[in-house]
Amino acid sequence: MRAIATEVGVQAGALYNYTPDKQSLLFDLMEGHMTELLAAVPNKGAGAEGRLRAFVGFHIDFHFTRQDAVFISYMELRNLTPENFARVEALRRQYEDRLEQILRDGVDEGVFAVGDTKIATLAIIAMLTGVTTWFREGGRLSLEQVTAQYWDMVRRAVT
Amino acid sequence: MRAIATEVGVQAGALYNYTPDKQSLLFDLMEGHMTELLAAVPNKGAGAEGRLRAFVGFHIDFHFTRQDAVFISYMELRNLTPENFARVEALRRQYEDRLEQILRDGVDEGVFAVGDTKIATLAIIAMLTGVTTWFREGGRLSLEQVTAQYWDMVRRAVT
DNA sequence: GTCTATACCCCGATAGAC
DNA sequence: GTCTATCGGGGTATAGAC
Repeated sequence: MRAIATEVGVQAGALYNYTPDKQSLLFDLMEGHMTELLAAVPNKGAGAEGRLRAFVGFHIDFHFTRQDAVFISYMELRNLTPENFARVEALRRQYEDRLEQILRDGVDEGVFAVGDTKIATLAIIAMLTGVTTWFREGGRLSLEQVTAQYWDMVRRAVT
Repeated sequence: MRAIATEVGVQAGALYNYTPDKQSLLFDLMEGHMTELLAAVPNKGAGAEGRLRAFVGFHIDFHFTRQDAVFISYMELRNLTPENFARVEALRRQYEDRLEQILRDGVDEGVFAVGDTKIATLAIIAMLTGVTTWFREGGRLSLEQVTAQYWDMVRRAVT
């Protein structure tokens, strides 16, 4: 709280005019992040493969442009009350379900071949989110090039 | 430190007969973990594909049986001094290089097709390590079944 | 080697003046 | 709405008796 106060140029006590406590601040941040994510995730496209491609591009871009929120959401997750934790987890599961539905549809269409769609979902999300931990602009490759290779690997992994 | 002391049945002050401070304790734990990892990672096998398969199985098993160390290593990484952080990171990079060498060899052999081997390395490790965050024994699938599907996805992603 | 006691610091949060 | 001052609690680490 003191760090936030310094950052915005007030004293620590003054923050409590805007939030009842740190827990609420943390929860509002995470819930807002997840709500934005769910509102922005694409769900249209030509066929399961097109939708998966859109999902991969979206996930990398969204998380890269919000690295701070992603980092905080992960590191502070265990500081939430059990109720708040459960609410954030429920939103996260909703997001996973979006990807799993694409995979299921692809299997039904006969264009994808995955053993268990839930495992494939978690594997893909872990792989994509990992980009935020090492990618920095100005490096050897552009985010577009990185995204292209990730899409290529994801496509082959489920095709 | 108080939690550790309670766990082992002594008072907090008594721990300082075994470690000069918390920083050393943290660093020794992480360095030990990484050294074990590097000592245990398999490097032999029939061809790049066989070596990759062995790597996948090893990585999942090693990290699953050491979930606590993996969790601490990640959460406490930023509490290391810059020097200790750099040393742990160097070990981590050595481990990544083991996987990347397998991918490079596979490309040379003509059995793998990946754009950038470094990106593929990071993608695969992120995907595999993710298993530790959700897998619990007694669930719908055994660790062997999960490992089999991950290997299938990894194989297809790079083939 | 372990204990009790405590120093010192940082944290979240509150009280009350302005 | 913001300030200063402070409370209560937790943290790491140390001192000194046994």
